[in-house]
Amino acid sequence: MRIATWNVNSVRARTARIVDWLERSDVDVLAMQEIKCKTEQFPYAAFEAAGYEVQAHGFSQWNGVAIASRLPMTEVERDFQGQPGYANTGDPVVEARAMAATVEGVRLWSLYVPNGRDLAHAHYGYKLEWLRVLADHLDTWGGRPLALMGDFNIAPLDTDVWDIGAFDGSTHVSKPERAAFDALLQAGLVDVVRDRAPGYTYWDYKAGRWNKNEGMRIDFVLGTPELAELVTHASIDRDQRQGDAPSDHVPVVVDLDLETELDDDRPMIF
DNA sequence: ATGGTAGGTAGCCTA
Repeated sequence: MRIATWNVNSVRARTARIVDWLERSDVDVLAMQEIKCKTEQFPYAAFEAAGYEVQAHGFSQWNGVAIASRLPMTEVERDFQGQPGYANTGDPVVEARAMAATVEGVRLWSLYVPNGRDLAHAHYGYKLEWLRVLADHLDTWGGRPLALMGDFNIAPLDTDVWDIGAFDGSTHVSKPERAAFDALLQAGLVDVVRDRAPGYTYWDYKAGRWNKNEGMRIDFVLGTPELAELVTHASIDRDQRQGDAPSDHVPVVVDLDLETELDDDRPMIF
């Protein structure tokens, strides 16, 4: 089974690009972030015509996550337990930043971690709290192959940005953010892509970042040990940053071998 | 060069 995560930065602005990529890339399940539309505005028909069922979780023109799959999805869940909200004006609202589905016995989360905006901004505290609660509830998900897939808006290593010197006082690289990311690893999750595929996953639209290859590695697939042992291959599709109207993020792809595990339980026949 | 581009929306906000 081939799974992928992609911050598409508006699913309506590049529906054809996404669906064409899904078909060409032979991807079974795609976790999307920043769909930037309400649940009912998702372009379901284009995905269904290509053989993909979509479960979406949108709210307004911002945020929004979805999962497209050509294999059956079960246990579809929106938001995680205790997910903090954000108070733009008035009372905090739980934003559409997390959803999950089970495919072929694999639990997959599509996550869009809050940006943080600025170290002094309330959004930064919201980001840290959001990650803290996420990590706190990880233990209740144990026991089966599970992956957190998405835009974490954190560059865990200095080498995950083009010039760490340009990030002094910036979000995405601060110690508390990196500690929040590390807490997920401490909880037992494994970055199943880093050792298999180097490079950035995001290049800002501004300042010619793509042309100068000034990117950031902020999109990840973190798996439980049960999932990690199924991984056979991973890649980052840089080509999707090129061409007409690309997202500022590119897809991260992971291949799982679901047969090997089954073989262990299969009776031996001589 | 302390900048710049893109999406949703119809004012600016978000990234």
